[in-house]
Amino acid sequence: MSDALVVAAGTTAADAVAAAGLPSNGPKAIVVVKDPSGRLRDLDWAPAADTEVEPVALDTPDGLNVLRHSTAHVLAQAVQATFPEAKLGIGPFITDGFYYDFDVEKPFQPDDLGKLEKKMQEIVKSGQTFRRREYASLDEAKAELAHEPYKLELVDIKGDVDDSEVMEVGGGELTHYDNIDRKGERVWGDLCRGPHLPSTRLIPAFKLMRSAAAYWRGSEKNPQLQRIYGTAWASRDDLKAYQTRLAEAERRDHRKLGTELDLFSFPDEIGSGLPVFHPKGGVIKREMEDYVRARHIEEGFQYVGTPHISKEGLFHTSGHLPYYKDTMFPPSHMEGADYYLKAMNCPMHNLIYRSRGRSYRELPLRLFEFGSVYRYEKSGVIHGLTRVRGFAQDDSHSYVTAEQAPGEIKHLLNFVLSLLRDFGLDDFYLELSTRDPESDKFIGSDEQWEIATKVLEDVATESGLQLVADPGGAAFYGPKMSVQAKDAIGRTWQMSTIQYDFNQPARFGLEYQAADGTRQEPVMIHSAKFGSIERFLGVLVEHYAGAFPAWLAPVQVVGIPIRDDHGDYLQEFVDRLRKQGIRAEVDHSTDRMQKKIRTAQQQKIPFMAIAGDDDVSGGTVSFRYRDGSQRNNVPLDEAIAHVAEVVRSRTNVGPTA
RNA sequence: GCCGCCUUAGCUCAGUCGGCUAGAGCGACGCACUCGUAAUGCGUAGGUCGUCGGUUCGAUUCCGACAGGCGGCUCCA
Repeated sequence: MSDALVVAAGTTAADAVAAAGLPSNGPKAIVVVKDPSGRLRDLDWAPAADTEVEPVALDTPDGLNVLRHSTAHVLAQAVQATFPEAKLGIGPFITDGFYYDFDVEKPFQPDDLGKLEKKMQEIVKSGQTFRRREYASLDEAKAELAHEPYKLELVDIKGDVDDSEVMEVGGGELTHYDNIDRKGERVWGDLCRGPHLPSTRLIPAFKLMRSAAAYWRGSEKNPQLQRIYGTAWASRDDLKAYQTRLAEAERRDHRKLGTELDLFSFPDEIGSGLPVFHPKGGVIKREMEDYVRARHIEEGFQYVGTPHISKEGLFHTSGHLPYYKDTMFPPSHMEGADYYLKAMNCPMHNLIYRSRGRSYRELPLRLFEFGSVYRYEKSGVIHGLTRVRGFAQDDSHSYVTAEQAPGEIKHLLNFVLSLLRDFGLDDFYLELSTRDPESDKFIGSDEQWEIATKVLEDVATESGLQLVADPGGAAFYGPKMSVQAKDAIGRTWQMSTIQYDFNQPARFGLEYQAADGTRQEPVMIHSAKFGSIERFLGVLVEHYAGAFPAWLAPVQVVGIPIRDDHGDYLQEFVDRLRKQGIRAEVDHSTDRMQKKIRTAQQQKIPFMAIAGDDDVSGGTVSFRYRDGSQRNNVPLDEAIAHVAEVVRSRTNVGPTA
């Protein structure tokens, strides 16, 4: 497809594609061409001069985007055929699919999607062509779109639209796409910058996924439209593969696995977004915390502790009140003071710093704790362990001189990455969140922001990792660098954050005595490695699909006697493992051996140690690993050493035979 | 917070077009079985059908509010 193609003046791209004998059907069909400026053009585009173009096939990333956007048009046509009063919003392609927003009297019901799909099938089969038409003037466009208020708004704000999701307008001209049926009649049309497939017939496989409300142009202040999400693929097999991928993600859902593996729950009686950890989830959480605490201490952090509530003055000093008052739990009044549950740990760490005079010799001073924080997240955003109202941050604050800041940030980034790798995540990119100069949410001077942003950016660039900009995403007190980690099935999660803070040291009057005897203000660097223990645990459940590495597994070894009377033998083996700190138990239930294996398999226990007459008489056990592989008749000493070694090594793969 | 959908046993789910003792599988418990790599058989217990209110002779079923969940949107220091 990279072979260049020349469209002769006065002929269409389709002519050139046909002359070159390129496919016009199936997943390799050429659906648009890319002109020398990189712009995608419809096949009926006819340049004024000879133009070299690149043909774009349906199954390429560009081709799929065109397919998905054209499918969105088919959806919109189906909706307006079924609900004539529906007004059109926008309908872009997105990752793996598309959506289209509609203003309708009544929100779509689940069975509406089935009806709309059927209608769409008819449109696809009828082989409508998409025909581009340019408006001569703004007035002409407005006249034609008089009955589409949202489109009119887009025409009016055309100049300001800077959003890749708004496909309607853009580029130099204002264009419209008509759908023409086989008889040459115009059956539908939409304001759109294109491009589109030559025909609806080229839509091989699509599915409507769900409907949901969405604010017009993404603002809470605007009315809500009804959005329909769909997916479209270059072949039925690709669609099937996509559905399999979704099923795989569902299989890994930590909320489901949390119940199945008895790790945690969210009792209604406690409240939304407030998890409790059951013994097995507690084991994983404790292992994580123990390891992370030990690593922090190795890296020069000092472990501290702070209370969960504070008088409000502290949060005024820090600047969190009133900025974030509505995301903090309301205060309780006691003895004339208002106490808030803490939503962040930094103010308390500042007080530890300030508890006595500090010397430049102490810097960098690094304070760390698992700090419990409570945030009143809006009810609609709570999601399993990844978005909760009470959680423990693995929160640290480094107090450094301005000169030390770049080195400290580099140190923190390396530390963060190594910790994530220790837990089996090793595919990262960085995001740099900067302030939005338009917003009044951010405090501090332009110069301060500039310096801080530059420091983070330099370290990020130096790391060699991919860096993505996130304008406007900074904390109110300073810019933020975050590590995004990809899990086993390619989803990205925001984990660690490193933030440069020039605000709080001043607000708290933090200082240190410099070598020259003067008092100087330190810079404060916030960092959280996992963001929150709860979220990270949730991510790990999904990453490993519940099959935790041996060092994290709640139960590491289960002994399975072949007959009941082999239980005592295995109990002795398990007792020896326990003395080595291994979490081992014997399944003494009355189930048959096969059933015990099934149970252990479902609990995703890394080691099954099976013993029957042969093993008892030979002084051995037989391992069955989680992946079904086996190692039979292993002498007890060797078996214990083997388990201990796998656990101690903290390997994140296997075990296997 | 907004929109839609949902809430029946520990879990997953049937069911009740408003009416008599609300069902199943898994799990739990008991009994029998004693078995070499993913479900032995039989039996028992377990539900004020999310909560509160309304309509009705009668509500798990219809209506409303609230709580919780799910999918999005917005948000995520």
